[in-house]
Amino acid sequence: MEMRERIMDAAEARLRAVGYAAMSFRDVAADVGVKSASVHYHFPTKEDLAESVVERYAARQFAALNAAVAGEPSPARRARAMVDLHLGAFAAGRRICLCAMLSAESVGLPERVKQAVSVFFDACLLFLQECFEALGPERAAIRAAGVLAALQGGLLLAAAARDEAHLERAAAAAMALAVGATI
Amino acid sequence: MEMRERIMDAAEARLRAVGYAAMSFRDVAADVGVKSASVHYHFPTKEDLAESVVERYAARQFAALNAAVAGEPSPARRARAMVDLHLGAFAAGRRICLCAMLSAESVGLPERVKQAVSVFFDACLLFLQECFEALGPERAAIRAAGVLAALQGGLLLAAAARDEAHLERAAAAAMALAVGATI
DNA sequence: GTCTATAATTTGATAGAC
DNA sequence: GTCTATCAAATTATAGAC
Repeated sequence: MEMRERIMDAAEARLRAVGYAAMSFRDVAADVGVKSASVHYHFPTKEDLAESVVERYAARQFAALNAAVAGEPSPARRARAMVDLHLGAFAAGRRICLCAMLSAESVGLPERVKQAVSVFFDACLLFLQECFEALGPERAAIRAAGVLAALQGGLLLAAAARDEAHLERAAAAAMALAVGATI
Repeated sequence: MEMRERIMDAAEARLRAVGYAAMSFRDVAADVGVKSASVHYHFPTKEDLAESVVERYAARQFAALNAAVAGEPSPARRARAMVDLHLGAFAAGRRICLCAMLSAESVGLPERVKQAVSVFFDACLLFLQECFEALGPERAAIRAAGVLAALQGGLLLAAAARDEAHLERAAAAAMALAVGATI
């Protein structure tokens, strides 16, 4: 199963850089050093490939997140782990979140890919809502959406301007929201 | 100059729905009721078309924004106009911001399009920074980035889940950031 | 200005040899 | 499992008639 992983690595990088529509089997194959027919052997269709990449991405992000907050009861520090996850995602390659890219394209996306993206965001929101549950469901939902939106939007702004400062500022604002502070 | 505008309308809708890579001259032409060669007559290349659409979009958004805040001295109400602009952008068509879509794709975008997108975001940030200038440049920059990121990210979340509630929550968080309130 | 026709390239996907 | 070869479709863009 090593080739499958290498193909998914290349596909994930392409997806985060240029999106679903502009990612081609030939480019992914070339990145890995094989021919496009070999990629089709492992992933029959483009939808299969993208779906697998999103599911692995979500599993990996939440494995890192859960490892970072294992045994951590402080809501503020748990929320900070989510912020750090997004800061790290940009630092490694200056790319936006895979699911932010696919979410932007979602109208033209195959159904299973769309759903995998939706599952990831729902899990992010659920994680954050649990951080804020002491506030009651309504306020927790607002804080969770505000924090996640600020992080995803911060990645977008940083990518557009090719300036990490935008992300750092958005992340600072997200943390202020998370702990109920003012800027 | 009416056909030019109709082509740009169709191109803008396609860009916001499926992005630059997946927008084709044939689809845009079909939307307008002409052939793709006619689109090429008005806009020689895809880059020309997208650049014109982004510039018109930016001009239109800021015309609406400036009209909404004309003679309005209150920073909070000026910031709210920016929030309302984004709420309205989603309400009309359930689509994300044109520049958020293109920003996600920015790695694979022609240079002039990339720059037009960057100009739009810079103008948005400048508008917000001026709202918050009483706080000093550093805090104003954080608030501005936080508000814009929350709005753009909120659009993204709402589009992914096809649920406007995510945007409304993110917008509420953005307003809290803007006025220095807590949620 | 808009059309038909077409060039040149790229794409997702398949068949079949090895 | 990977390859070569290929298909059918779609793409951006241009030439030239009307």
